[in-house]
Amino acid sequence: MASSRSVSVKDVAAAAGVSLGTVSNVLNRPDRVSASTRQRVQAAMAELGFVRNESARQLRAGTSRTLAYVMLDAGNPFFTDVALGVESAAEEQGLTVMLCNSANREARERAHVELLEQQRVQGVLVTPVDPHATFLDHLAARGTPVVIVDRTRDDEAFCSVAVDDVLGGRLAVEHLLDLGHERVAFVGGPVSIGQVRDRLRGAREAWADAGRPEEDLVVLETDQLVVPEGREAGARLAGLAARRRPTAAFCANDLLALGLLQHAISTGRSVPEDLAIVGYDDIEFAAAAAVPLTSVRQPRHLLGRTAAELVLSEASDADHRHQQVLFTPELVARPSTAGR
Amino acid sequence: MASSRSVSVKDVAAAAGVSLGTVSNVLNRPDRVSASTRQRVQAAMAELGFVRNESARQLRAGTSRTLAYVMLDAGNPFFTDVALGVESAAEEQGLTVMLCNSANREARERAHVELLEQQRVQGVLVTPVDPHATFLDHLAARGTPVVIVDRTRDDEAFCSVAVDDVLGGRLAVEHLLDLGHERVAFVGGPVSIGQVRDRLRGAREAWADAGRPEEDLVVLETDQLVVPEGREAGARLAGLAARRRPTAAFCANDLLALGLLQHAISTGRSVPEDLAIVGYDDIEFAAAAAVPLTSVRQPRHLLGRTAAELVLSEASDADHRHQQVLFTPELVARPSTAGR
DNA sequence: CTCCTGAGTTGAAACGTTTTAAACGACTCG
DNA sequence: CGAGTCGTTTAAAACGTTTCAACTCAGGAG
Repeated sequence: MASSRSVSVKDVAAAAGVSLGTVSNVLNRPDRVSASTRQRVQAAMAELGFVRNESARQLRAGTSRTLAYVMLDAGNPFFTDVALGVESAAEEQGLTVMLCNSANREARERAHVELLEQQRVQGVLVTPVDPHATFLDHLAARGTPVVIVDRTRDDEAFCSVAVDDVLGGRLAVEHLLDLGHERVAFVGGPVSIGQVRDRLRGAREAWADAGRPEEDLVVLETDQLVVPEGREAGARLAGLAARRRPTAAFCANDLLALGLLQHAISTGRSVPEDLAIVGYDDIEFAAAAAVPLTSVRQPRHLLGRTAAELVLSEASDADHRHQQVLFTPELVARPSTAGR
Repeated sequence: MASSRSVSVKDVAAAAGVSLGTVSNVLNRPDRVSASTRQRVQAAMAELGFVRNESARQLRAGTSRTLAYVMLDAGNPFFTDVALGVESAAEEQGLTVMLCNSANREARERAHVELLEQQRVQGVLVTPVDPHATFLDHLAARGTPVVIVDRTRDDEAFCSVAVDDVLGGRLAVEHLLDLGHERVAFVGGPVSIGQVRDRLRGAREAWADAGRPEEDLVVLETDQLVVPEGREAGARLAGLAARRRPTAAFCANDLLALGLLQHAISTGRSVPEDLAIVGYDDIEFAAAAAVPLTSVRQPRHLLGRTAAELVLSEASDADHRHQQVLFTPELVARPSTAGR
């Protein structure tokens, strides 16, 4: 059943009794070839089971029809949603998206980026482990358009799309202030992650603007942004003396919030009466939690779409200026912080 | 900063004062070239910023260094975990994995498969919308190794890896029987999905084997395997007369189970006392639910690994026999069904 | 009848690699 | 000193496309 080595344009030409150039025309500019020969050629292609060799096409044409997104963590729903956005924009342009997963490991990220460059993809979207990694600069310097997704760099060496995390933090805390909370916990870390830093900053700004004493915004630092760390933070919170214990928590992402929620419920505390919780990202599972979670929504899909559009514009526009796009997050209130 | 069009092997050769063949040798058989020239060539490559053109390499060599996994739904943690397994096996072989997302749409799946074939990938792993789609047969017939992941076909036209869903359904229901439940609901659908059918079949077999009357296994069919449908099933369940109402539910996947759990808690029912719940897949969020969910675990990672290994063996072994690998699921008991 | 036009088609030259057989020294062995 | 030998390097031929200039051939226009 396995066919003898693959059928080339030459074989098709022979079978259809035309020249090789004509077959190529049928493939690429069907209007330039008369209806009768076109049909003959197409029949031959179908009969022989011709499949165009993309390597050869790309080698000659110099242009690839794919773009790539190197994800930080394919297991995190946030990034897969971003990928969906990238795909929808790419689909409109007839491009295919190649998804790669660095799984938080810089070596893998680099390996992927290297292969992508060898493949001469139209552009690389990446949520990097470290936005300052020099191989990204090299890649861009050699001419591959690069867009940084959901991260930013202080210099403006790349296009980037991100969400205003300072504002996001502010929204979360303002919401809690509106509800009358006087002591609030911030749960998140490590602060080496830019996102975490910004969300905390926003929280502090809102807190200060409301004239609250700094020590009433309690920071509980975590090692990662994962569910078990949220549970653990819950335990620490419960260990505080009642009069020092916050009545609400703002978590740096939904996974932490889910862990915290789980701890609260399993220890008989009720949410939001005993502890109000705000998450971040608004992943699908936030709304589906036992107590649906109030969360700061990021326009994930749009993030991906925009990144794809930027990278394509960089690929086509000769005189392209790098832009830093910053989206606005939005608070979605749900029962986990219902008014009391 | 953007470099003039990319540096070729020829440029490197000129810069290093050697022939083009020697540069290629440095790249592919470094031992065949003397240390001194090798260093000279490598220096030239570094200085010029040479990046091998993968299209040209592949065109000439005929062999690609990537394999692809076409996922059914990149937003479902189950599939991203499978992808992780694929990647780990591929990484060991020095191959790169290209992830594609069909998002449950057959047209997208077909488009991806077509491009992958044009790219002459080493093999295609796919969790198809419809395992019987003819374009998969054509792909295989033309010589690309194909492995079906998490689905099966009655004929043995492909290698496949899947999990024994009949057994999984059996395990879930046996667990509930052990706990003394006398009336159980099966929540899932549509039954057009093979998985759902098999899980239900296993459930029925276990039920019959225990000598229980058929009507005490209540089937609640859903339209999709998503969270909101689980909530809705919860409402239907609650609507039943108390003496006909099941004391436990087995859900065809964890998303349904999470929805059901959420409904139960929000209506003041306690889990597992009023309603015990078993899910399926054991996604990370199952353990992180408000009441950690008992679930049937599938070896997702291993599923991916094995699929990758099969496709590679098919690509290398001349006389390859298709195999259908079937893994064994495992019940993970958690509080949502704690003994009473 | 010639010349032009334009649609359709062709042939050859690229694209950047890898591979193979042949060439080249420099050395050793009779 | 000529003949083999071995380790390196080279030149040229692929790989399967796309592109582009050139060609053919009807059909009009002059």
